[in-house]
Amino acid sequence: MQLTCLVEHLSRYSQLTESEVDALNTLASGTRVVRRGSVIRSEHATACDVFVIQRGWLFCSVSLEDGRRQIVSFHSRGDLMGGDGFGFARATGAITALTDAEICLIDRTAFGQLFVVQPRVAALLYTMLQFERVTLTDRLTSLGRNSAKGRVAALLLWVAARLRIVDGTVGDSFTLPMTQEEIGDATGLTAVHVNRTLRVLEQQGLIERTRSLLRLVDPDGLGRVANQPLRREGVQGGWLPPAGYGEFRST
Amino acid sequence: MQLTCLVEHLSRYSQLTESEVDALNTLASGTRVVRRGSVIRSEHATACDVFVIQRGWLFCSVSLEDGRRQIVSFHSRGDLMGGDGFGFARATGAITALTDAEICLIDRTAFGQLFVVQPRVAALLYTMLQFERVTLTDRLTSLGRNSAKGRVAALLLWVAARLRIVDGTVGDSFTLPMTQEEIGDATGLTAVHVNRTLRVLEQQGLIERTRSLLRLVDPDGLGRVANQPLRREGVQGGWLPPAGYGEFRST
DNA sequence: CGGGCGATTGATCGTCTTCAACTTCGGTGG
DNA sequence: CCACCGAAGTTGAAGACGATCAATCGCCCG
Repeated sequence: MQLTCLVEHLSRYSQLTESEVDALNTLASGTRVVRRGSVIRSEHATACDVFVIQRGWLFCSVSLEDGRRQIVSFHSRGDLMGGDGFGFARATGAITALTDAEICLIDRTAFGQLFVVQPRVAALLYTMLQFERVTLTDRLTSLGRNSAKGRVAALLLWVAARLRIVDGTVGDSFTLPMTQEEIGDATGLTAVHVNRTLRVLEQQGLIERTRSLLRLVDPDGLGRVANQPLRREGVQGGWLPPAGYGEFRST
Repeated sequence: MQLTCLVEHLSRYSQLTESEVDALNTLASGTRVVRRGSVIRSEHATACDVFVIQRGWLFCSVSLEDGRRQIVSFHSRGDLMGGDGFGFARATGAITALTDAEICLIDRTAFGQLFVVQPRVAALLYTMLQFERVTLTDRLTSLGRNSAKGRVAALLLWVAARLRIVDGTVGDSFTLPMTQEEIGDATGLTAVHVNRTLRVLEQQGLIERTRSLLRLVDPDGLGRVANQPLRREGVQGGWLPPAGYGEFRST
């Protein structure tokens, strides 16, 4: 079975050897298609497979007693999800399909074996998790210190950047995969206020909206409003162990 | 050289073999003592060692153009810091000493080799990073959906829990390691409002303050205000690779 | 054509910020 | 030993920003 979505993702950061690709492919244990809105893993599920997104968008959210929720992260092609299951008996949040999507399930034990067989890939996965952690710190900063305008602008820019990683041809116009309510749940605002904020951004000539299409008219200005640090991800030399160990060991 | 702080920390989650402990000890490349307020790594440093906290508290923060800042995380004994250096050429935030502290420096290359030599330890480190990620999502939820009261209560409870992990004898009374301004920077509030919020919590009989000592009078009530999910960390069986591989391989 | 979800708009209210002054505490030097 | 100093904590008043409640519109889909 193939696990092209993960192979493709890791390859962005370091060229993989043939044996590393083979090892990654052995992880796949099936695929699953999900419809927009369907809950892939409920918030207090007691066990769940790890999986990689093949196509579409998912989000991870936490619910409060009063019914409100916080969307903690959005994910798309190549993202590894469900990793909290390694360290918690219960899920730490719900995983829901933001759009129709397809996921590749991963065998948990095989994932553990990967650390033995392909230490360099394990180190890459560790680095990917660092990326995710930093994304969270940036969103935390946005929620803690930014106005509504800044928070929404940061989210729009983040989505654009994420779309471009998967598909290099994406320009400044694209369809936002989330509703205004979902933007609100992610930015800690109400749907009503997200609406007003988008309007303000539009009136200031920063964005344009036609139907469901969004255009970033002035990305730089938007960036100034978003107040987010620019980060350039890239595995740093001098820490990844050398490739090739996997050749000599069997699972 | 010894790296007891990290060994002790990992041992909380899984018994380490002798060879695993040895491998961890080879990571240490020196210690450093820092005074309260000193910046261990500036925000845009271009390279920095990884290190483990031996004693005291540190925090990680991001600054905005206008001079305000967001404290992204607090750390104490056993925490591995500087891991963003694996995936970013520039630091993703400043690391500052909250109290006088002592840190153990770790050799970067040796850390990478650890993935080869001790895959099970690498998997443990991966799990620790998952813990850290989940801590961030919980703080994100707190900032996004909680009132000032809830945010401050959550922080107080988190500090208490963290103190107890390191020192099991800590009860409901302890000295808060951070100032009200620092609490504000962490919760996305102003120092002024943190002050009023603490007063409210006190008037409602949830906490007591005498000098710099804080007492959690009603931890359950505080928990209800904090609105945070209870999480029980613990490495899940069935994913860690077996111990012992390190015996047969040299660095 | 009807139903429903998502988007939109207005009015009012509450929370938190801002600015400014003042106090308390711990430390340091005369 | 006391005077002074700076950092942290405390308090008040006014105002901004976003929440809340409620109503309406528009569009997609069955």
